[in-house]
Amino acid sequence: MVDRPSLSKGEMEVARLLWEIGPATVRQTFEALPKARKMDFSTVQTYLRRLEKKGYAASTLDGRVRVYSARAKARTVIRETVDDLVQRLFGGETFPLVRHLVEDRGIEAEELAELRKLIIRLEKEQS
Amino acid sequence: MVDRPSLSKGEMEVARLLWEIGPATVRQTFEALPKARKMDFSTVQTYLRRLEKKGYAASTLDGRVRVYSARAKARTVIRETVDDLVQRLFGGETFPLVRHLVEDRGIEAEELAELRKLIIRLEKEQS
DNA sequence: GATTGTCACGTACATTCGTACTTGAACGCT
DNA sequence: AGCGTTCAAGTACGAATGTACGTGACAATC
Repeated sequence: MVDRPSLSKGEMEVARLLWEIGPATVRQTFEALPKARKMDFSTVQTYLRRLEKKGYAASTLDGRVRVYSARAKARTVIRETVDDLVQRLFGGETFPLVRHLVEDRGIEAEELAELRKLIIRLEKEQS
Repeated sequence: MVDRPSLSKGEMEVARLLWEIGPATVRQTFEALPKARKMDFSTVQTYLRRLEKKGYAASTLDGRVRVYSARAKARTVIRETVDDLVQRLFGGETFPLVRHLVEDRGIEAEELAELRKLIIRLEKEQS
């Protein structure tokens, strides 16, 4: 629909936080960063600003603090991003990526079981 | 191991071609591009050059033609790239991405079946 | 009311990216 | 021998990216 410039890696990280913690100030977003991820407050601020400029977020001033909220749904962005990756790295084929994920990288037994159920359900639905 | 700068989107596309068609000249790589993908010959050349500079490819002159070959295994690069994506877009959790792939985007019945078998096999292996 | 901390906002700046043109050598055809 | 074709190699260049600093307004504390 809305054709937005795609997200850069850094912007993605911040967008994810926004989805996770809902509308948030720069500081809140900053504090939601994984502890291991050292990123300056003002860098987060810049990413949020850029997210807004690109149409992925909106913001309003609440008193003197700016509050950002996501404008694009996580789902949509994930879809677009993954589409792009699949295109470039797998020539458009989804399956090899799925295979890589379940095969080449440890997936927990529980998750495997869940995945199996999911697949079986989908197979039934397709019939 | 070898710590390389990560691949940009364009570089990825070209790297994929190299893996697919094996050692190849610029022209061969250029010709391996999906028809829909309009990219100048010299752009491909630039990407190959950059791939080499980043350590993902090597090249030798064969007569007066340069032949590029992949230096990094597809597997490895895929792993690194996907790791990064999972980190940034899913906070490090793999499963949501798998779910997105099988659920939110049409997967063929055949592939579903194959995937089911794969999972069942993995579950057995995990004993 | 002077000091200290917190923000928004603008600006900065080197690097990487996407994309391609230019130049000059070598090759093949006429 | 002259001409078009094909490369390698260098260069170009604006846009995006990652990362952050400076300034000035407002707020809280002493």
